[in-house]
Amino acid sequence: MSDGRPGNREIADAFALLGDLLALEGAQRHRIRAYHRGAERVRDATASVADLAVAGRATQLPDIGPTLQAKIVELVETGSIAALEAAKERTPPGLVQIAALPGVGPGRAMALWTALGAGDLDALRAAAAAGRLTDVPGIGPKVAAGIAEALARPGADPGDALVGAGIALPLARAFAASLAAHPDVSRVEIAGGLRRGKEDVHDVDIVVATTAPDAVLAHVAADALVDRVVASGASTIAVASNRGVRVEVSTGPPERFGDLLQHATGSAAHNTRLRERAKRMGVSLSQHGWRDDDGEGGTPDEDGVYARLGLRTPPPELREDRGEIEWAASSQPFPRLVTQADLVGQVHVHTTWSDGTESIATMADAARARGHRYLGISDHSRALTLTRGLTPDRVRRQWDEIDRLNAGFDDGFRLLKCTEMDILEDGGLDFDDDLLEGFDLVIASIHSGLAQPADRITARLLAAIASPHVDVIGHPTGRKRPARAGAAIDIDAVVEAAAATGTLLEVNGQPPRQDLDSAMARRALDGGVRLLVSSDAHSVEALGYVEYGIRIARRAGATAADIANAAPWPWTA
DNA sequence: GCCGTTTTCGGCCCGACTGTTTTCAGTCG
Repeated sequence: MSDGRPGNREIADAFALLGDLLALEGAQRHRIRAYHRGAERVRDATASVADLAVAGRATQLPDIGPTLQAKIVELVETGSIAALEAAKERTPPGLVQIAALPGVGPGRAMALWTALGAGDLDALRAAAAAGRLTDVPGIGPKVAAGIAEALARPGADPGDALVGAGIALPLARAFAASLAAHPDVSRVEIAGGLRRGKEDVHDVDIVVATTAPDAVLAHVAADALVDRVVASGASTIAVASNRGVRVEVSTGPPERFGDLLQHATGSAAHNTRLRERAKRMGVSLSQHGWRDDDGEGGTPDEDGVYARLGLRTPPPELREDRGEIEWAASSQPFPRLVTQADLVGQVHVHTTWSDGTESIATMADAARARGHRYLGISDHSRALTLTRGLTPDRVRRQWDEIDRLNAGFDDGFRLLKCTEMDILEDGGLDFDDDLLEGFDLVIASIHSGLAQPADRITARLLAAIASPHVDVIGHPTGRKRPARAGAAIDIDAVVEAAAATGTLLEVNGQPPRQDLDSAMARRALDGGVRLLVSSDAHSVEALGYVEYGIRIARRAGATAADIANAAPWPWTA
């Protein structure tokens, strides 16, 4: 990160806002999209786009042309973008929040402004309380009620609630199982963001192959998991589940299931690129199949959709319009992303020695039953008294128990002496070097002082990485949702240091953590850092949380070679 | 505003659904 220049997020936010304001003004929609695409491209970039722009090289990024580059340079040199400031003068920026309300949008937001003078959420709230919303042309009682409801909800992002994969995925599987049991259903797949491995999603998308959509949709509406029907049509239904999560089920004929699955998997940006490419080839593409001058058709399997366009099928986790379509068109095959089956063992689990619920022997049996060849026992260290963290004395007694148990395994399975050692508030380590020497593997994690400023947290991580005894940084940002957002650590500095020392960064699969997330994990891999995929299990069942870690690793583009515990023990550096 | 199997201009993905209309605009994904 360079000296005081605007960061990628600041640039992206500016372009996104300018796009939103232009949309309110009714500007040409392709111009609006150009700003929004540019914003996303900058947001995704790993290098400083401000630096690139000053060097005249930002236009090498897709979607960044001379105009956007000039505006980035202007932001660097003057601290603002004149076109954005002018747009803010013409159109109240508060309208952007109004346009983001569910069922509103740029058109209705502008109508509310011109008819009622409601330029921000507070003004809109007053107008709603006065019953004036239906005075606006194009707004009837239903839309007015929807707006009033959204305004009454507490929280800053009405209608934009995210749900973690730890909740959404089991729910999706329950719906999918119920659908699979229906006699008129021949295939069911979970699609959408969940299929793409996202750690948080807005809703659950499920696609179904059937020749009797009416019966299937009625079955969904009557499901015990359903609270109410939100929307329904001839081929799709959207329901609110009793967990509060929106679930959307789309149906299509079996012979065109591939088209439906591809469409519903997305992402929206990926699909748009794909259809633009198709159109250049003279093919119109939709969830129903393809159409060209000679006729129309469809494909039962997703591969057929891509093959028709001369493309390899990208792994769903990579379908985010980050260059995967160009990759799919090249001679270079996609990597084989890591799977759960690649994991040879786990090294971050807890037992009754600290705050786990099972003995070492029970966890070992469960790990062997999962096919693991090793299990690292990593109970907490002494500073974490709340979890009965181990003193050096208890550590040595735990080692004795591990030695005894290891002597009893006749199949080559091995328990490893590990620790999840606290990084103290001053950046010091909770155990002395001579004790650390005796562990097979040391995970260093932050559990206290999480309210410190991000640069202090980052400094503590860097201090731990610098220790020759620390092998892994555990759950690097410390997030544990919904209670705690992660620290805004300087991930670039952490990655650089970890790469220099060969320290691993953990992808903690425990659903409230999912830490690192996929964006940071991608940066780690780009920076030459390998990852540890963990369950952080405190019980037998929780060993399965590695699944969520694997999802994140895949979304980051990781192969088995990038994952430390996809290799047998002992690991080679 | 960006970009190229349409290559420096003329295009720019596609459809479902809802509510407000009275044939369609707006929103959403």
